[in-house]
Amino acid sequence: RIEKYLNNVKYVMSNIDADLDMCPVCGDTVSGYHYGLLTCESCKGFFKRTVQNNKSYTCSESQDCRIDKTQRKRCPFCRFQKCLRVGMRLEAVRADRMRGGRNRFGPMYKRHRALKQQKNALLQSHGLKAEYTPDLISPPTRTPFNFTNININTTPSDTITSDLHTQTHSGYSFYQNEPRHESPQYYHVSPLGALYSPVHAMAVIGDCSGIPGIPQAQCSGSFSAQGPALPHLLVEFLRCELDELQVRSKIIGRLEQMQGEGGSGGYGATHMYLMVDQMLFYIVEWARGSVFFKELKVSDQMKLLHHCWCELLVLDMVSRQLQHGRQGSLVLVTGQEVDLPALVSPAGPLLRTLVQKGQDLVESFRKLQVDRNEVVCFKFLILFNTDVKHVENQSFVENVKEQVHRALLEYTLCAYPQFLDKFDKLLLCWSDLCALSTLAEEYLCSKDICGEVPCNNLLNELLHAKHHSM
DNA sequence: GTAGCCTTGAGA
DNA sequence: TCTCAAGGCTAC
Repeated sequence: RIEKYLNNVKYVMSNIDADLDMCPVCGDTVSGYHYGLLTCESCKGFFKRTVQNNKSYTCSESQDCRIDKTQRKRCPFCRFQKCLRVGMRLEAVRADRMRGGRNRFGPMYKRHRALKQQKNALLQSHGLKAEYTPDLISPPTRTPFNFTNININTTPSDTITSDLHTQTHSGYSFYQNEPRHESPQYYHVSPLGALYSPVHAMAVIGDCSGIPGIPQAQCSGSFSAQGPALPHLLVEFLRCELDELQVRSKIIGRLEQMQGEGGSGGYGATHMYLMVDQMLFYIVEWARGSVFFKELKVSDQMKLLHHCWCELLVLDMVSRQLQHGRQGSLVLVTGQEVDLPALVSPAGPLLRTLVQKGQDLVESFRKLQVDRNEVVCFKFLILFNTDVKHVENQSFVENVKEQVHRALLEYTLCAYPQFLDKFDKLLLCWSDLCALSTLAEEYLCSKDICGEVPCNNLLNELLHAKHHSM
């Protein structure tokens, strides 16, 4: 009886939880999970009718009509586009119209519920209110959405998918790699099906991907323009950031000065090492002025910096490529762009690997839509590394690391509710970053041993400090 | 055509 | 047995 009572409570709570949500399409009350995400009853019905009957709509305006509860009937074209954009799944509409039962979204819904509860508990524990501003997610872009301008990397299973208006009853099983006869239910699939396939769409709530540089935070979820701001700690971290343009102009000035002094001519390897040295100078300056870090004893500060300078350097490079970089080129702190093939072709195997792995990491970051706030958290996670030995105030470092973890988790859950596992994936990226940093340090050490790294500078000192401590 | 309520049925 | 996300029905 107790178990039944608890189950009832759980059921009622989950309904209350759903009731508190608003449909990401029109803002009406959510009635449950429908076709991949929490929506209202009317959008569920609308989506079903559209897909089942191969409806084709046109928009009399400019294909960016506002869709809310009162106006959702006005433009079915824009309503359907919004359904797709927020993540409703064409594949979840059954081509065989079989009733009842379950589909493979079940575990996803379950996982989403659990994470939602976790998120709410986390927000409550931080005194934040989980609020939802549904129509802020629409439209994420003014670009008209159509079937032809989507560039998808097709997978083998996509090759038999088809256009919604021609072959929606292709009979292709949603259960990938299963022949039709093995599955009791068949699903509508179109090229969009691939776009919203489990591979691409962790989306169970609104999607603001596609707006470069603008996180979901500014579109929907718990952090709205008016709602609770970023986690307090993150705001503190952002305050510690150095002004990028100022740093750039100072570094350019310093390099020009050194060039004038005859220290380095042109833009060869020496120039690069001097630039790295300058980057390190500002990394140290950032750390020394940063919250928490400045509270540590200088000896502890040095130990932490000696351990992580290269990771911070790599993160700085990667985040710059993320922000300004283009395919096939490397953007330097000075704003100059270096052609990667030209850089790599005369290079040795170590530098080639380094460049390749760097590009891979940038790509991973890009795919994950890593934003500036997450990079800032990363910097503190790197700085407060609990693996560093002989730190006097170890408990302080551990405590800060834990706080940064929490802030990052809180931020990703609230700013990117459609990427519920973003935090985990960020941590995986972090380990890739550490591996890349090890490689970079190895490269710099080899160059230092060859005498290519200019002496008496910070880069030199940090390279030596690491060696001496080992 | 819309949307609220009903029925169904696989899976927990 | 219960749950809940599918499809169905029907008043509007």
